[in-house]
Amino acid sequence: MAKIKRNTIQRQLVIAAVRFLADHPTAEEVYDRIVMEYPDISKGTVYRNLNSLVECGLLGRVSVPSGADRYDHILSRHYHIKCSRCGKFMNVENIDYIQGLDEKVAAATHYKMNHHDIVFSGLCPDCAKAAEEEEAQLLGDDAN
Amino acid sequence: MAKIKRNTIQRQLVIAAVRFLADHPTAEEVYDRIVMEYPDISKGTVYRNLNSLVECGLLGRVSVPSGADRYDHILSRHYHIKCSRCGKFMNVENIDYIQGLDEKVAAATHYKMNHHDIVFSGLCPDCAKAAEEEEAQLLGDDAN
DNA sequence: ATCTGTGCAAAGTCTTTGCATTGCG
DNA sequence: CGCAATGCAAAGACTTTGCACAGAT
Repeated sequence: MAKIKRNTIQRQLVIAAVRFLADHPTAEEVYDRIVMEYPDISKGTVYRNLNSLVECGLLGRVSVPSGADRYDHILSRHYHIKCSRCGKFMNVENIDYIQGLDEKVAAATHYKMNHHDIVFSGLCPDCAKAAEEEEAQLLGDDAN
Repeated sequence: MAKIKRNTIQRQLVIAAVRFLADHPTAEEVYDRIVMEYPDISKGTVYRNLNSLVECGLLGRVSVPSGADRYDHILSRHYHIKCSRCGKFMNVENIDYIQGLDEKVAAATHYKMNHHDIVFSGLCPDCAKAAEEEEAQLLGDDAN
């Protein structure tokens, strides 16, 4: 049923790189990392392997609003948060996957549910501080 | 503070098109619709207006995994579901915005929360049926 | 020996941008 | 009038793909 996957060096390097980088690398970041030790790899191969590994469940893919997809070596379901100012992207710890949601939505939509993704959006502590300072600045001006 | 926005014909057409199309049109779909009655509009202008309208809160933007952004004339927060087979994208009715979540995440992450988006993924009724039939087919074969 | 995977580069999709010009306020 | 917005086309960011060849099974 599932196609046979050959265990190439490139495939192993891609898995290793995503695990090493840990923090949701993009395809570009994975490529950059692998090139260090295996300069001949091509970007196309990285993309092909990432897709293949996601398809067979060895990696997770996270779609990031206004940005490149990111790849995750953590396979357990979890949520993510993106800073709307600097773009920093990280896991949300402490919030477990909401189990009942999929069932509720299945009942409401008659879809055969697979899963759901939540991306939280807000200002990271640094950016929140910076934004406050900016605002203080503006209030000081008489400009509109 | 907020920049002055001129009330151009193009801007009005973009708002009107998103409202008319209603079902989360992409920028391309908005453009195609407007071209019918105003052939001189350029795609760049459509993108610029969509961005500007989202920024000033007159439209909502929905980031779709593996697909173009979609624009929403409904401003109240709601969730979306995408069929993982045919790509159909729609609102999830009957599930209200989960109010407490943002506060919980704020406490866990120390971010200044803005909002969250949930995209559900599953098979729409048609695709679920089609997928079942395919599977039956495969079981009938002796192929691996 | 077979046939998937690779490297390379070209192309595809979606979106933004530089610049001369238009037209709203 | 002045400056934001437009039209156009070029370019940018991200990803896929066609083709000939290499290498895993």
